[in-house]
Amino acid sequence: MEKVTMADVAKEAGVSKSTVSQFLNKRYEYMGEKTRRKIEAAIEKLGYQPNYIARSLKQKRTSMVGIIVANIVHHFSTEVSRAIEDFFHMYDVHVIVCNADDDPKKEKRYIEMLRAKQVDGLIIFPSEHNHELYESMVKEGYPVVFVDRKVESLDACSVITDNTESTYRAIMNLIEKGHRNIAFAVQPLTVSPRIDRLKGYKKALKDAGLEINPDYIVEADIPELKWKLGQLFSSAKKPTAIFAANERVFLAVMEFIKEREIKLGKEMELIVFDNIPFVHLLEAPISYIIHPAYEMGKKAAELLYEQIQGEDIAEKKFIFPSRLV
Amino acid sequence: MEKVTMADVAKEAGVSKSTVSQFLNKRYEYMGEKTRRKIEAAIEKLGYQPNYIARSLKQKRTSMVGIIVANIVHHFSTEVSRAIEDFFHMYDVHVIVCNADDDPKKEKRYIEMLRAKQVDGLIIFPSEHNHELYESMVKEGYPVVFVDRKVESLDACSVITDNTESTYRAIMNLIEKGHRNIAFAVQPLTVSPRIDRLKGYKKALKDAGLEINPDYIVEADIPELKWKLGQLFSSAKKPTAIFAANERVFLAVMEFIKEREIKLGKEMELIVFDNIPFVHLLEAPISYIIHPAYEMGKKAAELLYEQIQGEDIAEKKFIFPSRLV
DNA sequence: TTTTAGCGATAAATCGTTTTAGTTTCCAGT
DNA sequence: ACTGGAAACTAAAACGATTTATCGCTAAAA
Repeated sequence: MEKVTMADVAKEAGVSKSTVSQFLNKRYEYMGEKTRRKIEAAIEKLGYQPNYIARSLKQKRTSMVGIIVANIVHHFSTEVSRAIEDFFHMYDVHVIVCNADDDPKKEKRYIEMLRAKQVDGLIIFPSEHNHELYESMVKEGYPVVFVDRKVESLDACSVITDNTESTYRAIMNLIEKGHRNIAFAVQPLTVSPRIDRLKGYKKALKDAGLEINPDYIVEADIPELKWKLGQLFSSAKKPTAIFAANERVFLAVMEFIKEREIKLGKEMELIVFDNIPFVHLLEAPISYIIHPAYEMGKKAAELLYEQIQGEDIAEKKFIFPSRLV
Repeated sequence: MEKVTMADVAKEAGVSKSTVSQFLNKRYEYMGEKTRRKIEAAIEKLGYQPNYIARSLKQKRTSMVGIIVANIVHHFSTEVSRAIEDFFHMYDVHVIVCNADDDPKKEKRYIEMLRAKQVDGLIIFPSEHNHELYESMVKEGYPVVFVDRKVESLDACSVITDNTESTYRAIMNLIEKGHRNIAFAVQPLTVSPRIDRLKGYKKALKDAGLEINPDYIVEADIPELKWKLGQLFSSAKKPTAIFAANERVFLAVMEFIKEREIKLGKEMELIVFDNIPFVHLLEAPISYIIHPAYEMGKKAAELLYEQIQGEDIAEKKFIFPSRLV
């Protein structure tokens, strides 16, 4: 089964493999009308299906690209991936999505495996611990695009959001509404978006002439987050607003709020920095900072595609503005 | 760049390609201690990375499988896909996810492309129009597993939910609560889950001795759904409960409810048949029938893996029970 | 001393394409 | 009739691994 090869087709049609190959690559100028017909008939008769693996080996292109996502549980990642898939679908390029799970080792392994599989390029949501690896790829001229997180001092394509500025605007907005005690909930400050969002928070407070209370900056892994929030809310100066630095933090905060039976909108204002699906169905008055995930994915895909095509890229760094809703 | 091949390693180490190959495949018994060292050193020195494409060509295995999803916008699909990816990750098998977008032509093209790429197997959320294709694959002995939708009269592996029974229970539950006018909102009845869910609905009404009012069965594509619901709600006997047959219908219904400012829980009860992310954050009293998506994906992956390994499968059809929450 | 056995290593065929460098055919133009 | 050259087609060498059959060698068995 499934063993009919180009040689079989050639024999059946009474021509050489080369001609069949030409046919498959639609270079019809190189053959006469009747041979073309014969080949068509032979393919039909034998039910021949070309083997792309063999072709890839020769052509050194696989028509596959890889995405290495820092953590697939973020809705943002899936939106970006979807955009990338949609884009590459136009070119019959398949996409392999890998979830690094915020683990640099896993990330490295994936990068190596995908490259061993000869994917034509990589889109990476980078962790912060494989700089040398990124660098070697870039230096080598291997097509890569980085998304969501900054990779310092690397002359590579990247697509990110204006984390600091968006957060700044959001916090300013809260301050204008009269909030003075604003908590900032975030996972450990290991990657650039979190750091940049905190920068925006601090800058806003400073510009508004408010002092920065370190107690209000709740930095913890998800499992400990609720507990830390509990501590903060048991203290004297309860916050009147919380900024959740991403989707996962948001979920933890929401659980916390439900447990404590805090009334959103009345007692507490909440802002999240991330795209949350179905958020418009929630009745609670929550504000969101949403990234233009689809556009970012599309841009990343374009940048990768151009690299694969060997074009050189004029503008490598793209910063997309987020929007407060 | 990146052109260092096995031959280079062999030359560097002063051995033959064969030995290097043995080394790479960890068949150390076939070589002496010192040669092993030399090869290790040579690989290290040259920064050799094996080319899996070449290996795949010879071995006729690619360590890749494909998933063809009917429609990626369903959260259920992504959950199942995730489970499949998690499973295959254990075996270093990569997964390519393709979105057929409910279009049989697209589905067919994907199946052919993935097979041309020599993926080792396929997990398919089948549309209802490629029976011959499915059949030929199954007959050929090519590893396939069907998910979510039934493929009649095909002796192939499949993993589905008990659509009829779960719907029956949910509707019965509504009836027990006193509802008599229950609407059933659904997309066109083209695929088995929708048909089976409707069956459950009808059976429940019949068993409860209620008559089936065809006006309450709102069958329409998503764009027309709101409009049709509007018609129904303008009529004399407004329903007091709605059963949304899947996630997309649910979204349309929710929009409708919001626009009409209908109060969920008081004026109207709502049940959805699908996994909705973040549903626990909604305050509205909605019931859900959730599929054990992760388990289903895992089972599908297992079934596929066993087929790929050439084992024969004792039990091919799996029906997972859904749960009303 | 000869045979046997097994270890360590290798040459060469193979997988199914693409592509280069020809070769043959055929016909128009001189 | 001969030539030049396009048109039509082909043989064979890649591509980078795996795998089979085999070989030389040494040490143990006969």
